[in-house]
Amino acid sequence: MTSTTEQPPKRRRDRAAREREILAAAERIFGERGYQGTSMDDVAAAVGVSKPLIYQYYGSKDGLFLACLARLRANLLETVSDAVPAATDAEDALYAGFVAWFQFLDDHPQAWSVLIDEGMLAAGPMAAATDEVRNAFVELISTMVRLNLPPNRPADTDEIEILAQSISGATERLAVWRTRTPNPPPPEKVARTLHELLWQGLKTLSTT
Amino acid sequence: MTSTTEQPPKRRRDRAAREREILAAAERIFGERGYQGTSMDDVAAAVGVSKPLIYQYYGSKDGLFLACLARLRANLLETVSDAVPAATDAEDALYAGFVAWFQFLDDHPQAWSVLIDEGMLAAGPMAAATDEVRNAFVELISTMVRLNLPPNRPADTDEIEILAQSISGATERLAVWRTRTPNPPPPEKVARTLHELLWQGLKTLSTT
DNA sequence: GAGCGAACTTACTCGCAGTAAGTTACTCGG
DNA sequence: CCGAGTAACTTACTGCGAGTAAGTTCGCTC
Repeated sequence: MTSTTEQPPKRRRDRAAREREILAAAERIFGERGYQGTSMDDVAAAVGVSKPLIYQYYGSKDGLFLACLARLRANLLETVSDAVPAATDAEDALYAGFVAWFQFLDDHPQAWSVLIDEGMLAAGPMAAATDEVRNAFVELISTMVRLNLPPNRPADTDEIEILAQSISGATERLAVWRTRTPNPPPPEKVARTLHELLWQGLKTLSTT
Repeated sequence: MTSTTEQPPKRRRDRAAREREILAAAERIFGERGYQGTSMDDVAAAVGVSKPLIYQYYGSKDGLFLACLARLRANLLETVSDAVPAATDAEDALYAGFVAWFQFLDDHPQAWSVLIDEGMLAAGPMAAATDEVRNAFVELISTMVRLNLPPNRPADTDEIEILAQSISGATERLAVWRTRTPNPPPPEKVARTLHELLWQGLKTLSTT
């Protein structure tokens, strides 16, 4: 039964081919189970190879993960960067960039969690708990936004959620940035700039 | 030399007191070294107690971490929520909320990393790599913003950075939210709403 | 001062990242 | 066709850290 179309029974491959094979499996498994949830033995088993081989090629678990990251990052950046100059003016460019970003992540759902999803790093109850912190703020903001809608305007649930998530996300990111920046601007300056960025838009959105 | 003010040489304490002692040490160590970087033996040693005792009281490493989280979360939420109704109108409330948020995190630097900092979960080169992905976008956005400043306006470096970080943060968060929401609105809707939220403010900021 | 429950410890298991040292298959010059 | 050299690959470990089983000691009460 050694037909000609039989898949070769796991022979040796040259290094480049094996590396690609390993990278593909790693991207898939990291995407499915997250960084913590993935063991090197899992990846090795999926490829049908022993663990030290992966260490020889990628050095460490981090190394393997970083290799996945690099590929996806390049793809994503390229997609978004390409969308921007196609637009005619700055306003369009902003919109086009957003669409490209969300579209890419829609089209590559597993790429996504490898790239950015923080939940990937802490699975289960921990992710749930940090989510709760976030949700508390999102609700707080949603309430504020809702309170300031003119009574005649029907509330678009999705829209309000989008606004609240945006604001919460921006705020959180600024906080991270401030801790990592040597001489960060004082809280008042950051708050003022953020407020100026958002307030006009909120006003417009709540009256149109 | 058994003076009356001598601290008792690590005798037994009742459960509640020990729990508080452990929680305090855990908050400090998690804050310093992050979740991954902290071992239960570290915490046990810091308190001067053996590891199983911590397991008896907190169940697991996650349990201990969640206990820290709960305390900090309550503090933070309270601080921000209190700042909001003190304001006279919606615009002020938004600003006051932002200030309270950034101020709290300034005042509790170690609380911060326990609460939200994603870097806490992946230390070292991994954090650096995901940061690079973010920075690439921040730069892209900064460039776009800068290009659209009127030539006479001097660029405020901090301000532009704040804007770029905000936009990048909002975008990232919306992406996470979309993956976790059953029927998320299509990319175009999200992009449109986000664009409407930000565009007015960007226009205003670049001309004033 | 005997007994009893709460506080606490010693001494493990198990899973997984990482490694040392060796073995097998391909290949190329003769 | 053959032997040497090297790239591909494996077996069999170490070490560390989370989590646990099974006790042991302290302090209080009757």
